[in-house]
Amino acid sequence: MPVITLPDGSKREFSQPVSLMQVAEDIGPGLAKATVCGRINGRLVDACEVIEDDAEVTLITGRDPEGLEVIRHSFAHLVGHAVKQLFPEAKMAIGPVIEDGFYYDIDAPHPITTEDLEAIEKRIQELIKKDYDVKKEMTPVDVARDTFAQRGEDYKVELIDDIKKAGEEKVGLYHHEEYVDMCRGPHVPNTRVMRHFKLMRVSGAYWRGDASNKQLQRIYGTAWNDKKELKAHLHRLEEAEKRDHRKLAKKHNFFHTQEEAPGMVFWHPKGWTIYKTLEDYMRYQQNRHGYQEIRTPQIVDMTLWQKSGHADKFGDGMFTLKSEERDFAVKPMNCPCHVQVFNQGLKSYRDLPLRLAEFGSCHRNEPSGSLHGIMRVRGFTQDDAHVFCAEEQIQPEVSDFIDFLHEVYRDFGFDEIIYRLSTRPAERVGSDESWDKAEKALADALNAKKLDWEELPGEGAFYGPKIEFSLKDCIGRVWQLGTIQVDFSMPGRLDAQYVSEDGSRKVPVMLHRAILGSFERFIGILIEHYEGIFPPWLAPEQAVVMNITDNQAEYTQKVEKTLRDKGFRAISDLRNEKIGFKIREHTLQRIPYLLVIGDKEMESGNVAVRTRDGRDLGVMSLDDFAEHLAADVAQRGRVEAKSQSEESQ
RNA sequence: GCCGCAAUAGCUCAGUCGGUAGAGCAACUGAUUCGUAAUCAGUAGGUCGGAGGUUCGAUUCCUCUUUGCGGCACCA
Repeated sequence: MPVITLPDGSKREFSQPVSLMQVAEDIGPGLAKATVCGRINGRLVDACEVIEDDAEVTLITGRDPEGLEVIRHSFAHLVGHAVKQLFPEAKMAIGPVIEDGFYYDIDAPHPITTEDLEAIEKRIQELIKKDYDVKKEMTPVDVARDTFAQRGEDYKVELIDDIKKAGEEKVGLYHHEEYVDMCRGPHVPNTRVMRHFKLMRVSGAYWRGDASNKQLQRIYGTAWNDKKELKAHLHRLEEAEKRDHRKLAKKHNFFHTQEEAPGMVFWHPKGWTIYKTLEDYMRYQQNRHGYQEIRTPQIVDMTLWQKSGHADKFGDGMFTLKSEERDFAVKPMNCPCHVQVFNQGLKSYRDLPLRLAEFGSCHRNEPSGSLHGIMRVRGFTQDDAHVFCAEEQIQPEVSDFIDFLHEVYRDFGFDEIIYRLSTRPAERVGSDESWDKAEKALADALNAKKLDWEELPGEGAFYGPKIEFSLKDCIGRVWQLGTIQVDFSMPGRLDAQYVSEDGSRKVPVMLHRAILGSFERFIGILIEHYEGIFPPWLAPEQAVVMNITDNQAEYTQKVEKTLRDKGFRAISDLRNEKIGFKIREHTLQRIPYLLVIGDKEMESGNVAVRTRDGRDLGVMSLDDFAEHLAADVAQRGRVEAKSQSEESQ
């Protein structure tokens, strides 16, 4: 006699065990029709799950986040159903839920084309309209194995063998008419709750994520509970693509790339202005935080890279050259060179921590397929620094670094930082003991700041663990910007030493760290973050002075010069065009301030100020404007500060 | 690197079922001297990414190649 307690506290008593779906029917046909799955005492289960005893029950529909996830998961099965009908020889691998959608990896008899994708989508439309029941059957693993073996589903068989090895006795088989898939579930009870989806694209993906395995065809799709949500999602994607740094770079003339130099950036004056501003800013900040700037060679003999271990691990990724019978490499990173600077002159424990910084230009021959705009390039410059310290200084250094990084990120208005701790990889140098210490030091520092972080096991560098500070781009791809890495190995390999308090020689610990990461990637992220609308301190042009007629040309140029003399980035536009035309152009070029000069302004020695977002700040003296702009620049990109000043206006 | 797709004027894109290409914006010239998001008229501009092949003829079809895009893998 189960008594069912619903979320609102009401109770329903049944004379015999009932399924979730029967409970839904008991409440009302509308709910039953919409039910996707449910919870029994907090456990997410299929709607066919039977309740034997008293329980707290929640019925879940597509309006609930868990319900939508189940719908997406079931859409993956529908891809399987449709694909097997259209291409019976296809073998299905895995079909999980991802953010906003799902995918299915398929070993297809031929590469899936765009036309195939359309056909598959059409077939899914037909299948879901049949409102067929999805039947779940808990099946003994051996029976399930036979089922898939008979159907030639090699990948499912492989998965079942793993499940069996893990000790499971039964697996859930979901029957979609003649199609069978295997899943932990839950899934929808009927395709009637599945309506609003779109297959997005097809791409390659390795079986089990391993490049030494066969590459399968991956179909990506998105699915939503109603038409509006689907439409809104597609619209969001379209809007997000407008922020793409490659598009905006063309539109605003920041930089370009070309065939002759793949993965290298040609910076144009406007993009380079942003770059220089960032560099000056970081130089100022590093100086405040106790770093000393150095500069090391671009091209270094291979023996150094052999000694550091980079040639072994990354030899393929290094640009090498030969000269007078010697082998050299263009430096792929700065650390070995920084150790050389450390090694000049005997260091004492009193010198530690020693922080050496370099805006280090590096080249790495990245795999062609990994290049991406200026986010992932072959030639880039890091705001790199290495902190040489004693073991007991690791903790405070890491802690200070995180504060420093936050200070910098605040100036750009970044608030959604993703924190990750990457721990020891299989291929590594150094003892387990030192890895234990290093990983703990980083985790402790993150915890001490109460940051919400995620561990990435096995993702550390070969010489040590690292914290990664990442941000998302316009369509949600995650890019690592800042990092701090503990390294117990390289100083020893490269003979770094210091004299300790007791007079003995000790090997320092080295912390590799960067805040921006690479200028290239950071600027890429900035372009997308600001949608090309840079705050005045970074804007390549901060003000444009425009005359209305030729009569004010001379005064306009004088205004421009005055602003430049004060250190602002100003241009003038004396073209014989209507003022509306000039305003439109410079607004679209996102220049923060547009100064209009007519006879009135010229006679009174003033400027009429308009902002790029269309606000009219009125007529003011040039000094007042300069003061206003200076205050704006001083604010940098800090979000809180900005909203305050806007309120006061 | 792997799978798929793409490459046409400075930019955004159309087009050719094989008969050597077109629009808008930009550029240039001229007129206009104008007060807060596009003044008008005219001119010029492309060996259709590169190499080879098929063909009477290739921007179009085929092969190779380069670069880019979406993923996967990689990321010191």
